[in-house]
Amino acid sequence: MSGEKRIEPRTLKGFRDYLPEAMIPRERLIETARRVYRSYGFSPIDTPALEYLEILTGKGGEETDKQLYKFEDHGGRAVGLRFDLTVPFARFAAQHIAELGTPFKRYHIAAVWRGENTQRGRYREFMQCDFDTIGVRSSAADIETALVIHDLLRAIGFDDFTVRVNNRLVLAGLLERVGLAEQSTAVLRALDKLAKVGPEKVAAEMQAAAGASPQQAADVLKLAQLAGANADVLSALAPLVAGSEKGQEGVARLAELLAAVRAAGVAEERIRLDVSIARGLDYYTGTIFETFLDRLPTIGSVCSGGRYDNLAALYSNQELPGIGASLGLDRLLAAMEELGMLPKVATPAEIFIPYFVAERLHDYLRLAARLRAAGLRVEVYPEPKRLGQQLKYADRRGFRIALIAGEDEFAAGQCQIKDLSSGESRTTPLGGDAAGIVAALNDLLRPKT
RNA sequence: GUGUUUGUGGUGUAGCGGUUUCUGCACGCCCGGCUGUGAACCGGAUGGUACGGGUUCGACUCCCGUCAGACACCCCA
Repeated sequence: MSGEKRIEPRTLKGFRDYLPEAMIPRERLIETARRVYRSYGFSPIDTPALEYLEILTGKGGEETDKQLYKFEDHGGRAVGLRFDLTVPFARFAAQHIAELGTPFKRYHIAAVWRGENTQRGRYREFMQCDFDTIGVRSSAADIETALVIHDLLRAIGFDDFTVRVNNRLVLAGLLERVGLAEQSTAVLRALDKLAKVGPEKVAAEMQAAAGASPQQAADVLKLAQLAGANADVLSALAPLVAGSEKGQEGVARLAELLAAVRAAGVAEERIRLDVSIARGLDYYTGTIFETFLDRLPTIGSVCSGGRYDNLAALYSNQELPGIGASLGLDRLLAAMEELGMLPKVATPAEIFIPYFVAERLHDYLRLAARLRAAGLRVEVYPEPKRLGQQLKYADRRGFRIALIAGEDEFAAGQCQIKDLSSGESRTTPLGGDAAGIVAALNDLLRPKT
């Protein structure tokens, strides 16, 4: 080698490489999300990573603008990288809603970028998995959103999670009654921290940041701290918002949603009315959702969303009310890792065929092709080598099964099926349409899946 | 963005102001022992002081900066 200085290989702060071990569960999660979204009729869309800066700025306050990756492109245009999928969707809807028609249901799974400070589970490039229904005010869309969240978590493999649901109208009604409607943003921001910092600090922040009186803060907290079974909270809520049209509508919508979700077969404990959740976002106006893992509540909400009155107000005169939610892919992966839900495999295939006898390449390729045609994922080792080395390779990558065939097997018209985790091995006929092999393989693979 | 803290082969660690390629351990990777059965064992090979500056006769070790990570705050569309 020359004495030239080598460039140090490194990644930017907040950006990561994904090795197969991390990428395989990641892709699996994305596939699951896609499958569930599609099962409800949400259609896939995509938008450019880069947008005109004016599309992106001023949508979430100064803080967001500071986090925006922005620069001038080669044509001198001011551009920025999208920091979420909602703003591009608003632009997209304003531009295309005429040809799409309403209601319109889309999902969008893509990377977004934020130049914020990094933390565990928070990076500058990360993936969002959004789904939204726009052009609809009916509670049916809110209900469907709750069902999608529920099915999604189930499909990913969680049995113990809680979808917390609330309605901004309830909070708005209360704030009207206690005279804090004007300062709702600051009040809700404070309230959103209830679970994290406790009622005293929330009351203090309401007084400091929103100018609330101690009595006003206490009133808000009284409502937010209602707890218990959904039906109990609902009935306790009614008198607290009495006289506020908004508040009453909110309570009615919550009642409707909870009843419908139960009717659709969701277990009582999976969905809970929680008056304390507010979400920090200004633009939510109705139903709001947060989803927590019962075994790992500290990780925060893994799927959040809510109803908004007008998605594309900034870009269009047409009113587009809607509701949607977003799965926090990276946060969820971090949680699953911590809960030991991610298998440590470095291969997406389950079946390994050692390239064992050099002259038999054609036979190995034919065998692999037949198994693939039957829907199995199979790798043939790319060079003829000692069998022991090949099995070692297969073991380290996490293959479940090796299909071993050497001269003896070929002569007898058989092959060995070896379970790599137990070491057990059985013999199967090699000929025919591979149905016997496939059956034997599926038999081995199924109980563990 | 602020504060605290950390940075030694691919990974995880231990040591030291006095070696010209730092020394050590564990794991990994590669080769062989063993072209036909891996996750055991044996031998060998590979590979490092994050980057830049300063103090010093001498720096991996001390100091400063940069970059990166962790934690807390802030913020969270």
